[in-house]
Amino acid sequence: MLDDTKALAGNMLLATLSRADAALVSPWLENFEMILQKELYQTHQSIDFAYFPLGGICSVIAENAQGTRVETGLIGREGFVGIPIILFAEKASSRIIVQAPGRALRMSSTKLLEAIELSRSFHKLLLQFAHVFSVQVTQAAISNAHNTIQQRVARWFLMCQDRADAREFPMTHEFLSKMIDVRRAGVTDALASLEGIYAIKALRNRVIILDRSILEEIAGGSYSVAEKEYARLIPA
Amino acid sequence: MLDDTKALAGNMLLATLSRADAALVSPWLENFEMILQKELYQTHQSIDFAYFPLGGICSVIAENAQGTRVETGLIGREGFVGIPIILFAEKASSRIIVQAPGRALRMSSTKLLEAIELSRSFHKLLLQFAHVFSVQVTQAAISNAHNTIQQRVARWFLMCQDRADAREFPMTHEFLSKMIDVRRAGVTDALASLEGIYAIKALRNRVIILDRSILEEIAGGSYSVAEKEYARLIPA
DNA sequence: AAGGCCCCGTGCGGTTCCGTACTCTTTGGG
DNA sequence: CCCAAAGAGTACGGAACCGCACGGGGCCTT
Repeated sequence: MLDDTKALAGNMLLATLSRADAALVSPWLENFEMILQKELYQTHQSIDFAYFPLGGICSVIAENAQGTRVETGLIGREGFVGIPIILFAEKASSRIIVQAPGRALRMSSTKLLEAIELSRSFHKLLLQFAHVFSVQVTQAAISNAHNTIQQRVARWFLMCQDRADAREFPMTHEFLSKMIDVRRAGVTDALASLEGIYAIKALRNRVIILDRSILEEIAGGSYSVAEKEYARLIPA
Repeated sequence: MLDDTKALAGNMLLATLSRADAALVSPWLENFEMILQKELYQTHQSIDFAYFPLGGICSVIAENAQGTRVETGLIGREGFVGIPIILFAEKASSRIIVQAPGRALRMSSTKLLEAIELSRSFHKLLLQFAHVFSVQVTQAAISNAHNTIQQRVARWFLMCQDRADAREFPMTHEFLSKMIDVRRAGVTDALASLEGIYAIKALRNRVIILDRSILEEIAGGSYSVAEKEYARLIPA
């Protein structure tokens, strides 16, 4: 339970709420520590909570019937984790893990359903984010079909940095290779090549972004589409 | 305007409506002929109508900032075209073209927005379909990242046949190559190989599905996930 | 009947990425 | 301080696709 409405401002969706909506959801939100590697949702499992990150990054990882996994999106404090709830899907269709730790506000699924029942404006806001996220997944689909590993890595770094609010963040080659579903050695090569043109600095367990503009150039057209859609729909 | 509510039964979403919801939307629906190649939505353009197909197939084609295009999903009479409307996104994020002609019922965006305002159960149904479609896009993203052309073609045939209600449907190699964003010759090879194991018969301008079970085996795990999600959420 | 256009089969060199696997470095725990 | 484990660089043969290109065959129009 949160009596201090100012805490809402840490999440960019909650920050846009009207006074009435803020008063509605505030009592139902509680603090939650998103610990690294924590699995927020499991595929096909029922969903207990929605999470509104105040920091950190969540990886949305899809799985097919054979267990092949690919990351389809990232969610940070610009959004929320729990889209299937507001689409009345009841169960998670993707795995969601904490990729970078941080704090979040969370609300039980039942309270969230109650909230969107009581406030159409709140429901609308969350649905608009669901739309933006679907654009993100769509762009991932294009990128996976058409881009090289180097391009996909560049896109991933850009999206990651947008949510990390830092030039540097932790990451292993092994982890990234699982996210984009390629060989670990493929990631090593791509990183070495990006480092060669001074776009990044690759260190053990972490990466430093040196030049975003180079990354944007390399990423091709699959970065920025979802970002523009967010800017169009969600007030700053 | 449709006075005959029986026409609703041709679309599997409308068919599930309660008496009250059917009475609500019926007056706002009108007949529409989906002509081959017709562009229902254009990327970034505002949306005038939602379409509830009674037959035929619509291709959802995403585009990135550089104009690279990939098909991310198919919609037939099991669903509807107009997800961005009910997510309050106002504009189309993908191009949608009629891949196989058929009839549809359509409703203006403003009327649809009014309808979901008046009936929560109607909104819920459409949102559930939006969820299923997002699963479809997600599975496309996995398939694009991980599967061979042959596997992706097999998946496409299965999804196409589900909506075509026929063993045979028209298609050129060129068209399919643009849908999955590969070389035209790559499609030719994949088809020849699928024909060699008697899964399909490839003819000029059309294909005949001979053995679905072979296709399902080849498609890997990316077919059936969205289909199961549909069956779980939308009553038959 | 002829000409032209679309559809499709085929070929070739080149690139990307895969599977596998070995080595070396760095790090944290006993 | 040493050792096991994890992270990261490197290598190699093979598979999948690419871009490009040529040619043959079916189909429609004039």
